[in-house]
Amino acid sequence: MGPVEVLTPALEDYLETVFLLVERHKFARVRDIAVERGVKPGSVSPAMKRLADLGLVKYVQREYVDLTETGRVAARRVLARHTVLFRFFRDLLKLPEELSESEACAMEHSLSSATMDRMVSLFEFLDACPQSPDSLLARFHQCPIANADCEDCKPGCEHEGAGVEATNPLSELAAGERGIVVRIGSHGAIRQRLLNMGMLPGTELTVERYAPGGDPVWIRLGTSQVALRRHEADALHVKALAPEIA
Amino acid sequence: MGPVEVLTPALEDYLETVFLLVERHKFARVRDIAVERGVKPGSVSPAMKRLADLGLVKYVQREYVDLTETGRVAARRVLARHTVLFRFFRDLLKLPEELSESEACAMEHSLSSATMDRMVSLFEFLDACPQSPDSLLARFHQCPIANADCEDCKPGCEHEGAGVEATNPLSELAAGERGIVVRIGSHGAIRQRLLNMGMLPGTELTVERYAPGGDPVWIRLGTSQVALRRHEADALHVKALAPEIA
DNA sequence: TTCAATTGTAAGATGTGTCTAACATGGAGG
DNA sequence: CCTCCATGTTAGACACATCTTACAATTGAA
Ligand SMILES: [Mn+2]
Ligand SMILES: [Mn+2]
Ligand SMILES: [Mn+2]
Ligand SMILES: [Mn+2]
Repeated sequence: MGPVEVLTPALEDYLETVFLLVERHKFARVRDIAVERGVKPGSVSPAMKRLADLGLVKYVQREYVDLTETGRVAARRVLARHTVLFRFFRDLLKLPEELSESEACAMEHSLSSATMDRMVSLFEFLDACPQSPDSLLARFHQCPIANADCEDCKPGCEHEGAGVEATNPLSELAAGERGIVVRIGSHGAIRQRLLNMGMLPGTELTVERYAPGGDPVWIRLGTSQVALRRHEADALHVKALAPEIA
Repeated sequence: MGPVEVLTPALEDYLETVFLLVERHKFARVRDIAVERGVKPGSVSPAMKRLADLGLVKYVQREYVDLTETGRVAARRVLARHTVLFRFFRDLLKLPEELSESEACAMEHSLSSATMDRMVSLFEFLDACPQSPDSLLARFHQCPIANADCEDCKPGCEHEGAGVEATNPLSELAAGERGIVVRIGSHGAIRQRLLNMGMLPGTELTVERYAPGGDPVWIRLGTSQVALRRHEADALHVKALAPEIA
């Protein structure tokens, strides 16, 4: 097909950069755009030419770049998406500023209107809901289950003994038994590894067999099999399920 | 630089597809991969060749494609990211299944380990926290503030009169006054438009001036200016701020 | 066994986004 | 007036991801 599409991610980023530069100074120069985007000036010229062809910027070669009205609208949309994601990462998930920035800027290009809408609704709800008065997020941010540092005693969260009722470490399941992942009681590398293998809360698994001594234990996830070390299997909190009715 | 990089998004998607096909049948064929990815077979061959060069798949031309052990690990990682995002969109934000799928598959490629980790923590917290026993999400999903349908009466949420104390529609601000966006009391197209202009909760703005009759009202956001129609300005709930100390 | 349909590969083209290196332009200083 | 330097532009190269179209291999019916 022809170029029926919207802007490419790269062009959206250029547009965003131009918008911010025009806000800061009164115009944007090729040099500054290049610096801002971490790219060589030779890459910027043709990009500006394409944006100009699309009617989004006014590009006077060798002089300056400015946004058209259409361009300003498009840029604001990109920036709004960027901002929603950034706040979600930084303020809700409490990720570092830098990471939040870069990840927002990578994802903004595929964020649909509907999704942005719902994310904003979530913010509005968390702000407004009187039944979790300013505390829900605080509780999340202090919850020992959800935070690596301070393994035990954060005030304001009493999970221990509450949701943990039916939960065992995976290694308490016998060979052949099934379970559903409830949470990963571990942080850092072990957690990473478990998550990357697909051990997400809600995932169903079957214990295939234990090696003698119980150290490697083989787990079936769907049709494929993975091997867990003992300390990984201990970190994995599961709820036992009735045996499979195959 | 050389190819120090990780997999490109397209290759990750191919890998994911191969993984799923191998799970379903016992192997993957070029044809099926092409169908699954919505791409022509002629595009698949070279991609498989590249994955084979990277040691991620075993590719016997004209016969079948299978994953190597390294490939399986990489594929599971992609899939785990996909799944976390998918559940966030579908189960937490309550977006339609289809949208959740496609958006997850677009974003998975730039989801960092740290971010996935924190998203899973959020799930774990919401599941486990005894102080919001299974009800926080339910409250979000029923909250009239956060939902278009049923504008008024959802039981279990009493926002009216609670967080709304210091909030006015934007159109009650006089020219020159400043405010901070608290929420957008509107749904559908109007909301979309306001969000796309950058009117997110927390955004600071200044009322520049009203047209005679008050219909278009000009708002300053940072250094740039936008015009709002009356019904848009009415939908925008703001908290008045002290006048700017410029 | 023979041959048509199915499946896959090769080669060439297009578009995007980047780089580098060579070249152009326009002051500011001499 | 001339020359240098900062800034920009061009052109050529490369990598990726896709498409088409032409050709090859396999398979399963007739
Ligand atoms: Mn971006
Ligand atoms: Mn951005
Ligand atoms: Mn994907
Ligand atoms: Mn995916």
